[in-house]
Amino acid sequence: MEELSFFGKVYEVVKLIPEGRVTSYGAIANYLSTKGSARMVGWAMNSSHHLPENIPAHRVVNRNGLLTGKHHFGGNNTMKVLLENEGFLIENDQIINFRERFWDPSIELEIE
DNA sequence: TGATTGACCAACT
DNA sequence: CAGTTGGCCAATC
Repeated sequence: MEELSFFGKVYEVVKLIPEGRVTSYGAIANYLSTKGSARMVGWAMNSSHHLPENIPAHRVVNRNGLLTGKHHFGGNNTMKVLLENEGFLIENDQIINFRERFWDPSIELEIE
């Protein structure tokens, strides 16, 4: 049960992202101690579309705070709208206050 | 079944 | 300073 695959872990972390916060693929991968698997996180998001669970993939962006996967959200600015609806400042498909809203699982979910 | 790609990131040349 | 490569796991061709 706890032997979740990489995707399973990614889903858990993404679902734990609080509202009004965003994280990056590398941050999640880093939290999973797999820095090189940042690409896999993106793949997990791609598979999350057919999942029965609601994965807030719109809260996951690249290291530059750029909405790299907005084309996978129905092909429209759905991702941008969702983020703006949570209080994000987005310009040119990039989160302006990304640094303020950045949510790092390895820090927020810091192990005591 | 083997090779390639894929919503990334960081280091090296 | 900018382009290329390496790395990782899983899914698709």
